[in-house]
Amino acid sequence: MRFHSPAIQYFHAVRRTGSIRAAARVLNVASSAVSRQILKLEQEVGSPLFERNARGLTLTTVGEMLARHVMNVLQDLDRFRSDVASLSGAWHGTVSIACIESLTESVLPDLIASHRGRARRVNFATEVKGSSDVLEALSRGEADIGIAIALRHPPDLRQVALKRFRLGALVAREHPLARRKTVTLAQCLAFPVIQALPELSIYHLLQPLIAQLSETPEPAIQANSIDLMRELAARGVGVAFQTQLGINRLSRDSQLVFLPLDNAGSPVWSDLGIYVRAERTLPAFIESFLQELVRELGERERRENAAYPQVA
Amino acid sequence: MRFHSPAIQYFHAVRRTGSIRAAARVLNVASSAVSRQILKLEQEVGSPLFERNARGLTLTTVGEMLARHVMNVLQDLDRFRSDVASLSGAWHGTVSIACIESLTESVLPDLIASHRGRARRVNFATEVKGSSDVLEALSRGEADIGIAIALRHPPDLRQVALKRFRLGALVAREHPLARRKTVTLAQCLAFPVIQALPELSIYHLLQPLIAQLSETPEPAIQANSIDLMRELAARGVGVAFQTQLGINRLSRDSQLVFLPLDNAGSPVWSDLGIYVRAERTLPAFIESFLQELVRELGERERRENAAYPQVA
DNA sequence: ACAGGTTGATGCCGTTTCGGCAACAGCTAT
DNA sequence: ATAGCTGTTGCCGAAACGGCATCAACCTGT
Repeated sequence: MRFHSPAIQYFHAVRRTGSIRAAARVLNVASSAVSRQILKLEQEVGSPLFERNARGLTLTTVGEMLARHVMNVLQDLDRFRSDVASLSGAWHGTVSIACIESLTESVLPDLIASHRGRARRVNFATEVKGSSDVLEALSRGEADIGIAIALRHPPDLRQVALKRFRLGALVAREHPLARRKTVTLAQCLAFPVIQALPELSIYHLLQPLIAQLSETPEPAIQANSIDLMRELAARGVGVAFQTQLGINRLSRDSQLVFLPLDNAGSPVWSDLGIYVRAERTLPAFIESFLQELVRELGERERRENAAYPQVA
Repeated sequence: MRFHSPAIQYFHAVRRTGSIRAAARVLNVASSAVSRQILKLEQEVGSPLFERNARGLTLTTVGEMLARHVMNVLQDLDRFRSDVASLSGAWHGTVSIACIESLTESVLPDLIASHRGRARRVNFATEVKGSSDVLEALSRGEADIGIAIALRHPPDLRQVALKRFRLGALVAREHPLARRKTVTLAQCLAFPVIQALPELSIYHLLQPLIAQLSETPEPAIQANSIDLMRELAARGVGVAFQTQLGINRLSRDSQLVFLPLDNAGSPVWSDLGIYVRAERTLPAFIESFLQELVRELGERERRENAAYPQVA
């Protein structure tokens, strides 16, 4: 089913690979064919689309505009194909998800397992990244759905939902803080803490608050893995910080205790955003999963914030 | 600048004209070429796109899906072209507007004149239709912006804004009702009324209210032109009904008086919606005008509803 | 019922476009 | 300097496209 001019597809491949010869290898055609199609495109647009560096090609401003158009075309073609297929009763395809680590413990595996129980021919491709990388992958068309900390997002992305979860401290059951209902940052800093590295969004959430305090935290352990931080906390090494997302199940049968964090009497929130490309209509089977994801995250938000009601 | 496969463009022309030969005439090619491209498309999709009637072609379900995709592609291509052009400082193009008659007296001419004062190379194509025809023209890609009575709109359209204007009675200055501040429907029906025909949205707004009344209105005059109704009312022929939109200026130096309508103590609203195709990103120069349109309508809504404050 | 006008589809053929091969110039890193 | 990469360009065969004439099927008006 090849509707569109080869120029479109070749351009797309060149943009992704950053090289004409590499694109030709991917496309199983001669590099000369790719080169000519690009030249033809540039002639028709009336402006160069790539800057020819010695080591490959980089998009020009006009090239980026065309890249946006081509991505819109190809993604909408995918949707059309999926629509036609589902007309024949074939509900299948691959949902590509880019998300931050917080989701991997419980939310995402639960949802995917449940969804595949009902729609066995829908496949999933997941990739865990930092928040900004999630948004970039989405912009580049390398993922269908992105879940990231809700900071400013580029205008080519659409925030489908915004859910806020309470940030808290994670300590071992035997930890002196474990008997409290809530903790303040200052109380935590009296003990060894497991600091998140700047790659993790937790760093950017806590850093401003720490800066407000007079005392500097005792440098204990730094890590860039939420999983590792959790396991360290369970072993009593120190106090870790993260959202409650996905701790529910773990804290029951493990050594971990989650303590909601209070700062100046009010909770510390971590805002989670669900994103898709703005200029795109999702295939039905992706849209369906997206709705479930939004619903489930909303459910968790409600449940977890009810478990730890806000202090007045 | 012809990026896309001829099949795409031919299909689009055939869909619009409803005939292969007519499409060929428009495209300045032989009908055989068009026929073959359509057949090729159908072979690649694996399903017929048109039903061959003796008098032309009609889209099948799959054909409509492809039509949606093709429209997305071509409209996005337009946007890309416009983006590239405005990069060279050339801010031009044509804004195609489909709207109902209420806007023609003041809102639309004012806005277009003002906009062209600032951007002289932006052209306009306006078409006045009934509400449902406005939405249809938009769905078919024959207009960029649609303004219609806000009823249920098809899912392929997006309601950019919703503004409500008060419905009222229009009478000549010498009319017995002219001295009142507001009127009820029952009071109006005591006089000869100028009834809107079902093609006008006013009919559908008033009919349910009239049905609630015990008395049936005295059949006086029926019309399907807002302009005509207004002129008739000015000549004292009867009571006309319409929104205040565009009466402001007229009522000053003419024989017309606008009386807000009250029904069971509450105003009667006419909801005006501004629509665009949902699966589309507008060219910058259209988006710019759209924002002005929304702002201006919001301004009028505020001003007019302030002039006739709601009765308690 | 019949003729005249439609409609879309097809076979034939010249033109255009596309793609593969090989060679080229330019650059980088070893 | 050599080796390896880049994108570009002639040359040529293959595939796709478009135009012309023709065909069968259908509607319409007489």
